[in-house]
Amino acid sequence: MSLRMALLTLISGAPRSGYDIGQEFDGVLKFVWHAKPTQVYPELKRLAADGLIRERGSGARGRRPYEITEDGLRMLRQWLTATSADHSQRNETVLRSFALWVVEPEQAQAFLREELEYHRARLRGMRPLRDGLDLARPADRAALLGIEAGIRRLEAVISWAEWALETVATWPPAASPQPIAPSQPTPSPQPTASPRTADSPLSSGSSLPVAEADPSHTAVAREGR
Amino acid sequence: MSLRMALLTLISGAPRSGYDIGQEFDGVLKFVWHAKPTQVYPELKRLAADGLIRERGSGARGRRPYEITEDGLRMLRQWLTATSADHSQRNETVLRSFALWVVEPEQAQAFLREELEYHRARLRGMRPLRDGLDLARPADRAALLGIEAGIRRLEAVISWAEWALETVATWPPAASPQPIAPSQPTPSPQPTASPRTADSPLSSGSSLPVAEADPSHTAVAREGR
DNA sequence: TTACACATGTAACACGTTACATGATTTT
DNA sequence: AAAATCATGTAACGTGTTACATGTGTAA
Repeated sequence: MSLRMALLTLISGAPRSGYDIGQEFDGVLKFVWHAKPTQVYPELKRLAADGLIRERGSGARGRRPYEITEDGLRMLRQWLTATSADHSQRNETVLRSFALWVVEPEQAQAFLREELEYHRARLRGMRPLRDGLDLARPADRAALLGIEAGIRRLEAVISWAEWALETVATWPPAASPQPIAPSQPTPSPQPTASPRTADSPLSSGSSLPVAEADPSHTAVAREGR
Repeated sequence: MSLRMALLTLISGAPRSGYDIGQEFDGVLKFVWHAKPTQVYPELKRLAADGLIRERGSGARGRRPYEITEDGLRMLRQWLTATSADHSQRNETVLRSFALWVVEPEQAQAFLREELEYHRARLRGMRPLRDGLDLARPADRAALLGIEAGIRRLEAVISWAEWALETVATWPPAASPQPIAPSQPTPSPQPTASPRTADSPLSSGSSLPVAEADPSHTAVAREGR
């Protein structure tokens, strides 16, 4: 349901074509929302068919820009006020960090360094965007909120990765004593075979302490699941 | 492809049943990875069929725990070292903030306050988890990395929301002149036609400056798309 | 031994991606 | 007017969600 809202949000700020939107999904919005052109174009048609947006003239280089309609604006307002945000996410970087104990510390560090470099480059690209906004325009004032959120998040990731690099440096030589083990290569992945040794550090008790239930804030939020 | 990896990651740390995994997806991992039980159980069967995990005895209250196999460990290591992380994300909170200019400042603030409260509650739940880890265990050392990432992220979101609340307080009375207009509350979507009034602040030029291309770091990363 | 929450599962549908195709605008 | 890139589009497939169904352990 939220791809619609992402498109409405962008188009509400200024008329945009599917191509324009694709550019932003690959740029500023990389950490906010993403969709491929093949998903965007059909959805724009549906939004237009529902009367939430409409075509507005024609743009440079054969683009077909849409503008938001009154109904579209109304829908946006309703989304913002009548429903709660969904907070579940999928973050592959953090997921990987939970698994880092299965590789050698140097490999963990290589991963963290790669992340660090990536996010630093992203951050360098974000700051100019913030400074390029025209705060006399209401839509740009809201965009400032979003861009600032992105910048602060990147700063947090960067400081985390720096800290993690130091932390991993203190880890003992190898997480699991034995080098990679034997057994025939599996269908999809297949590293080479090698001798199976002692049992890995898993098996026993403990584990992540299970977190308490979601501290959901509103009734609406609960229904939303 | 990454749900498999999420399951392998969890099971690598300690044997877990589908139910255990569901608890963690709703708890610590809420901001890291999420999947519903209906997706988890079939995927566990597939992982077992592929020999990456195997059933290990039986757990409390009819749970059926799995443990990772050597092949599974190998697969995990390969994922961590031979591929780059995917950084695209979907964050509804930030998406909404881009649209906040279409509602009254008070409504924008109500939204931000709700977020603030939600994330503060989350943060309170995370810190004890960090302190409950047993750093003598390799898997717990890696979990510390992930949990710390979550904590820093929450702290960043909270400070952002606090800042945003102040910022919105300085916004002029109404982003768009006319109040919400007539028409009955829409069930899903479809507001009735309504007197369309003056054109909203959109239409004209400007817009978000388009960010520069993705500063991808490795060749592998490019292939991965 | 009934009741109830726990734990697993299945089927239909919605959402998102990959691979491929087509017309339109610059550039050579 | 041929080549190259831009912009839109379609079809098949894979991933995630919703609605519903079924067995299982613990407690009334």
